[in-house]
Amino acid sequence: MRLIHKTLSDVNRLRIVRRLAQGEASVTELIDYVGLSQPLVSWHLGKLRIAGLVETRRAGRETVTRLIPEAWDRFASYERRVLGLSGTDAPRTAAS
Amino acid sequence: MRLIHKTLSDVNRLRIVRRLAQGEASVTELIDYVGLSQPLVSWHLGKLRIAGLVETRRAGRETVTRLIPEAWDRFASYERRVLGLSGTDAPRTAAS
DNA sequence: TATTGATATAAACCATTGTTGATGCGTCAG
DNA sequence: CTGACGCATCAACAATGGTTTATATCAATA
Repeated sequence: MRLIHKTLSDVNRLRIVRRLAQGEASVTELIDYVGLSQPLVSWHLGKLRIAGLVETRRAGRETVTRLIPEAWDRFASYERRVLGLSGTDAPRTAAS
Repeated sequence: MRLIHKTLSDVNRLRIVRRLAQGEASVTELIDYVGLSQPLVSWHLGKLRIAGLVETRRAGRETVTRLIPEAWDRFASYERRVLGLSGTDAPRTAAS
């Protein structure tokens, strides 16, 4: 899980994710959206891929990327479980 | 929010948080738990404090740290909202 | 097949950040 | 007041990670 936090700790990667959150996109589209160089976007996508947060599909000459719902779900429930992130309940502040 | 991810992107800090998730603790207790040097634990706690994830109370000679529930709640709902993290629902994979 | 468009990979560089060791400061016991 | 305990801060160093530039790959098209 630390890998996920680590991956999401970069501004540009977060912007890419926010874009992907509203639908899959090609690398070129992401470049236009975030205004970064092509190699840089490609590099960030690599990081997101390694973290298992996105997956890639080949469509003609372009590579389309999209978020992997299950991964985000697992991440969310991990945080609720281990870190005690609420959602609705909140144990945490234990007695001495 | 990126600051929070950034703060949680370190292994040792995550271990500290997991310990705090089951109840507040003094710096010494945390040192024993994570097995790091005193200055290092102190430094990591500083980071967590700056991120607004924990707060500190003085008890005699020692400093007791605990998680701030509200901060974690805000963090959780941000992720659900902006990143589309489920919890139950899952939009994301939008139509073209 | 040669060419162009779309993306990935590699090397070199620079900026951040984690780690350590030394030191300073507040608090309690003698 | 003095010494010991608990913790924070600072300077120096090491490691990690993001950025750029150049180059390679792969698919479509002429």
